[in-house]
Amino acid sequence: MNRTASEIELAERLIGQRPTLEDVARRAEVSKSTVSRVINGEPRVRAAVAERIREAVAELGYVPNQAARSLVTRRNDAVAVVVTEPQNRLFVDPYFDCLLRGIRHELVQHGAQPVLLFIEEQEDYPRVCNFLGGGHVDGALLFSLRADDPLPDLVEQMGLPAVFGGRPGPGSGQRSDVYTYVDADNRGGAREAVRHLVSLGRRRIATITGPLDQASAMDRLDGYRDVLLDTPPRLVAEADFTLQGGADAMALLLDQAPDLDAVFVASDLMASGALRILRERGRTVPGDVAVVGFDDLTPIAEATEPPLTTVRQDIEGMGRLMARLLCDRTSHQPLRKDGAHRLPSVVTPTRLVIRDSA
Amino acid sequence: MNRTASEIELAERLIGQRPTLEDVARRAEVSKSTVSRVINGEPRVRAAVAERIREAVAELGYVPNQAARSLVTRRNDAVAVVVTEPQNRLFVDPYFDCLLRGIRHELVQHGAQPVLLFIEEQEDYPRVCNFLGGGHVDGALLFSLRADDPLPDLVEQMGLPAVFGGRPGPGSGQRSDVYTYVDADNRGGAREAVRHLVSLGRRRIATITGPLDQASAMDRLDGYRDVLLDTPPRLVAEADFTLQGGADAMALLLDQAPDLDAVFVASDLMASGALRILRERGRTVPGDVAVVGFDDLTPIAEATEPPLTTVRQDIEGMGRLMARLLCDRTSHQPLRKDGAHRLPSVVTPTRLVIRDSA
DNA sequence: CTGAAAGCGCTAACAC
DNA sequence: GTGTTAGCGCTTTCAG
Repeated sequence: MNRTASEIELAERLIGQRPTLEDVARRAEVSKSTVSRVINGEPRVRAAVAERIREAVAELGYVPNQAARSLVTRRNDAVAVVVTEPQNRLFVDPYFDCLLRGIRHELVQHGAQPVLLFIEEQEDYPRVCNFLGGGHVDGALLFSLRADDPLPDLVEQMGLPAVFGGRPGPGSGQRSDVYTYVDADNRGGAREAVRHLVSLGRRRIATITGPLDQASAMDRLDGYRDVLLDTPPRLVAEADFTLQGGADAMALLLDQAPDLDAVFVASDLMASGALRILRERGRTVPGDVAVVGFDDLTPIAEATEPPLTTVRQDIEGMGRLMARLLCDRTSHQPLRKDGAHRLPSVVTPTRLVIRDSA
Repeated sequence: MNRTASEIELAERLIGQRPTLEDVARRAEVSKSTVSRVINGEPRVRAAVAERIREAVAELGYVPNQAARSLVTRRNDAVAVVVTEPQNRLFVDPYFDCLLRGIRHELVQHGAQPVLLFIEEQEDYPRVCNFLGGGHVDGALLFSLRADDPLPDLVEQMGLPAVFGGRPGPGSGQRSDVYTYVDADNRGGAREAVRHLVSLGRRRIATITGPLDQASAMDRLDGYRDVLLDTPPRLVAEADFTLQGGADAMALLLDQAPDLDAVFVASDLMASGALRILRERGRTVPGDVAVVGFDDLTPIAEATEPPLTTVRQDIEGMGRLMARLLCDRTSHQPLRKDGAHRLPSVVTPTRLVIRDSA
């Protein structure tokens, strides 16, 4: 005996459960397999039947249970984007906006849902790892890793396919070959920036770095030092990639080395902070002090006064690339712990964009 | 015959699969049930056995498969935070930073992993809905909904517990009682702001609104109108809650009504844009034009020149409250479609904070 | 205290 | 084309 639509719906209401494949099958008077086929877009189902099933799905408001599905398919068309960063930096830095735009664009093209996870404190690691390892996602994109971050190892150990944004690990680059990452040519870009300053006849070239436990920050400093051997420590100030940090560092540099005539700043956001201080202290740019940034985040670099000469890296493109690498890695085969499917890392070029600040 | 550790690990390497409960059980020479008990922290397991199991877990690098678990428990200790917003707004507005801080804080306290999802285009809805309905999360927190947003209905229809940030639906407030939401007293706050302006003796009070298809924007405009009946249209400019939008709207207002002597701006971010234009046009604040904002985002409101008089809403607290409401709703019972477990909505008070701009 | 067995909702051979 | 069957990895009665 077939139950009528209203009877079924009534029953559901009472039980308070979401409809399952079986409910849909019963309602459309077919088997679960056939429903499954329709849901997954397999072609060989009679049109009339398919239609009946689609109706049933709509009427019941059926949504497939991904947990059950992924239990058998080992896929769930979602990838995690993990950012290890105090949130307040994330939400104020257009860098991430750009990066995420690229990632999102590519991921949805592959039919994957991006899910964003934050790690802010030490206690977050176990929870996030459980999520990552729990089979919610097919892979992970990871960012802003500090030298001592446990995440790369944890993720690799779980066998979860991952691509890193920026070379993980300490600046010196050991271990790097173990992971797949996408990074800009930070060192080369920094060299170009500093050489430009030198070619302008600047002699006392200072630098504001990012947090030196991050590879990108270290690499940019290395590039600076490649050109300027034996830089006195008072020309180097470490900051934190924030606007305020850049401002503070600039103030410090001005105190330590009042005679500086140029500064290479490791990010545009910090550079805009530095410009503010220079202005406050009555130094003209580029007259008294030439300034070069890093990133070429157009909304910042073009809006500063004067517009910023900076090292361009294609952030959005890097995001897209990361996503593509990950999708390549996940869609191929069941992953193997031995890393046989590891993809090569990519270092993307940078380019000096000359505006008015240097 | 028991396989040795290295044999097992070797096998895993070859098969390339993550270890399961069964693997752990075999290694610890107990049954799956017992392992499960230890994993879930049930007390009645002999200490020695528990210890052996924990060792096996560690050695194998076992992480429970959440998909399998949630299939039976109907829980997965994760909740979605869904933001319907062009990303570039999100990542530049400290409002979300604040909100998410509150949410995060409360959620992790309840042992739930927050996962962030963005909706930027129409095409994102089906994918996000599948994720939400797919059993990845126990509930959802939803934001920035436009009047015609299909999400509230979709989510409600899936029977997924949800709490909304800001009253969903059109400004007039129909349907509102169907959903659980947390909102500030936008209308009351706006009234207070405008009354303050009036009490200062201002006569031509303009307003810059948010997108009027959002309830919060509409409510603030309603509050403005409550005090200033029959405002001429040229004193009202609609913007989009961005800094640039606020600036543009201010310019427009100055063109339309050069004699204005005050402006109530529906967000601090927009207010800071408006202040920039006023300065550029040579109007003093509060001398020529008094300005009141909305939000009291301290980093903005205190940094403007002059510091901003504004309507304070406890954004972080609202985030916390939303999370708490959701957790209350999910942790109680298996949810029922008929809404028997719906929790009441909450409207939190606002308060005028007087600084220098009015 | 511990184990055996029955599914959770779905897909994937394999029959028909 | 469509149905049947056997699990995916886990929790959870229910025995012992």
